[in-house]
Amino acid sequence: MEHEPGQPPVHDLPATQGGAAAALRRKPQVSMADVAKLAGVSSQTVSRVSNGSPDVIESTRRQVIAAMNELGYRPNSAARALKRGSFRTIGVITFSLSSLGNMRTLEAIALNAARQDFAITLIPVTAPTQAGIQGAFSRMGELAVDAVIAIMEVHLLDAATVTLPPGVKVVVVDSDAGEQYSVVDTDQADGARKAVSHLLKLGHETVWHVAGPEESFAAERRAAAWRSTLTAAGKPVPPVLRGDWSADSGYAAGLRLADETGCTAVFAANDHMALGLLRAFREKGKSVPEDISLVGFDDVPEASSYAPPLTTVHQNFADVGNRCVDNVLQQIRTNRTEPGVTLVPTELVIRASTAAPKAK
Amino acid sequence: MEHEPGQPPVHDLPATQGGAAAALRRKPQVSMADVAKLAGVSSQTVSRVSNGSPDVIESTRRQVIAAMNELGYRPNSAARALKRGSFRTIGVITFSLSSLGNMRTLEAIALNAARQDFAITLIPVTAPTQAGIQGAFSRMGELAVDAVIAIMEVHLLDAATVTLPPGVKVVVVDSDAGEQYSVVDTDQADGARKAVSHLLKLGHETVWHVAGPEESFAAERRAAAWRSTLTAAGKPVPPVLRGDWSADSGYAAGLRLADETGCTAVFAANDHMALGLLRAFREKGKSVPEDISLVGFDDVPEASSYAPPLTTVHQNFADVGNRCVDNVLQQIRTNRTEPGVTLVPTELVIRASTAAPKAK
DNA sequence: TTTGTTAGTGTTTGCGCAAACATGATTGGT
DNA sequence: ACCAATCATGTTTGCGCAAACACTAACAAA
Repeated sequence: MEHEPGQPPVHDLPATQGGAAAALRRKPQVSMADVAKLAGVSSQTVSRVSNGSPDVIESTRRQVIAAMNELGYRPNSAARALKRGSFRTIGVITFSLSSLGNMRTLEAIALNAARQDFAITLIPVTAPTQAGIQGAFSRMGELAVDAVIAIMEVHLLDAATVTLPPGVKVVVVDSDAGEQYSVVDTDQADGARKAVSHLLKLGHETVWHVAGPEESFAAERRAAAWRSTLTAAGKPVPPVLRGDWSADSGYAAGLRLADETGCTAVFAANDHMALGLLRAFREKGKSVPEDISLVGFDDVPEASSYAPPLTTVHQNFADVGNRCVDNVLQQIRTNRTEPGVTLVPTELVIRASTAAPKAK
Repeated sequence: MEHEPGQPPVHDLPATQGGAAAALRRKPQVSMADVAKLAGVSSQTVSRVSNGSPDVIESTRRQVIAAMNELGYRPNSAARALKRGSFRTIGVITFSLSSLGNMRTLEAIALNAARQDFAITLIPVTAPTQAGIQGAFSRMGELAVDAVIAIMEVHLLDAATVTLPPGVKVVVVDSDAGEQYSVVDTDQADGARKAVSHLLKLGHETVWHVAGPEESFAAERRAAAWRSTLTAAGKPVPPVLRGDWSADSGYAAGLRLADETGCTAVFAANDHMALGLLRAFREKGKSVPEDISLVGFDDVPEASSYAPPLTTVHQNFADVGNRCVDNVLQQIRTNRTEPGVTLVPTELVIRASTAAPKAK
């Protein structure tokens, strides 16, 4: 990473008896000086070994490593950070963890970061306001993170677009942060287009839409793409029904939709709402896909067990997370921000909830 | 927290123009000395103000705060940590984030920690082995976290029970770490008992069980409680079917169960498998709850939209997370580990997937 | 030989903060 | 008016590490 291709850094000293424990016990911090004394070298040499500097002669290196192991030495990252101004830490700011997408993304971020030996510091923002974000970034500053990944799926209550502190290495997920930032997101528009086109191709007159909540960027984009696909195909655009991502809200929408004569195809903005729709249709005696075709979005693992198995748009959250980390690491390496949008493609998964409409 | 009840610490300096940005920009670190110079006091006084020490006279305090704001000063946590040996950070070790429960728990942990002004450092462990855990703890040591919350829902591959570095402030979630550790978990046994009792009370001869994977502690405990409840009631104990938490595995189990004559009640170890069972029963022409009653576990938000709405055992993940943080903070405050088990109660949510068996 | 040159190592210094101690200014009791 | 106690503030120090620089030995080139 930041050192020449010499010896690899000694991050993985073989753990001695209770080495990890010693590392966490606060009192007897083993410092470089202790190691240096035992190894009979200067502390600077210990530093060099611990950072994988190439110009330490092999015999010395071995001595130092032996001493490290004997003492259970672990570099203290506080001191390291104080000196270098960097913690090898990526801050993640998020509004909510409870959505499938966010948690999958976070998991990928954590895994990928760990692979590159970066830690993740998590800061939840409770209020979706500029002040809330400012506060989170401020906290990140104190924690001396090297960069920030902001997962911001909802509109701010008090600002039209997201304004982030300038000059910060940051990647924004799933937002309309704007061109000056680095943005990674699922290609929502393309996914929605695929869903709607699929239904249209089956022969449906038009496609109804149960959208996610207004404050969600993803919901907004899916709805926009649904509308434009319909328009481009010269089809009428039915009114939008709005849910809040929950199955219950999908159920409510489904109850209304079932009474809508001429509604033969529905695109739900996510799978959970689609599940609610399925339930409503069932209760109303509408069968899927005979009477109504339904497409979801997300491809949650259970979608194939719905009744019927749900045709849906697969999102690759892991890919989103990985690209975030790659991007941020790139910025850290080159030490400059890199505006630009990365769109992660989606995939239509056709199962049993869609079919051609019944002949009239 | 660690200071006397004097003035509150000035953690929330009102953000000046781009204050957050300055905090993240690495170059012009504003230090206490700068503030001190501007305010015309010593840096120690700045330190006192920033830590809410009670013995700073009001006028001086105001001056210092004004200077802080003017310069956009943010305390540097690296230096702070180096001095104090503490980062106000809680490490969270987890095997997998992708389960609903872990994620919910993590969210609660993050929120609660943030409330107490602690940050969360996340370290995913890829291999469920002693070495993997050792490595994670080691890393935590380097990062100078104040305590660790370990979410370990699966058995280690290479050790019978979890052995953690001694003397570390740690809370274990969902594991059999043993009496010497602080453990917080959902009361799995009680939840399973509630599910089985409910079915028995409805008049079923016995209850079949679709268990989670063998390596899961939760699965093991639910299965054990299922068995003991059956035995205590003098009912026969059918063979256990085993899934892997996924709806697909539930589907596979359901296909087999549907052919099992005399099977009128099933307890699935989680809701997703129950969903798969539902699908299998439907395909096999068995109706729920008329032919077979089904109870799940977890109470995922969509459970009420399943076909039929699922009777299930509600887990309070938020509570688990909160208790973890409270416990760990307590340990930090008193500076000693506190072994003991905290069980978070569950609740049976009766919906439409259970009924009395048909009269023969 | 002298003079680089390089490779390996040691020494000094300071990052930003706060504990420990020192100091000076005020107050109150007698 | 004196001393002691109290309060508000300043000074010194060192946490553990690594950058910058200094030094030495060994050896090559002139």
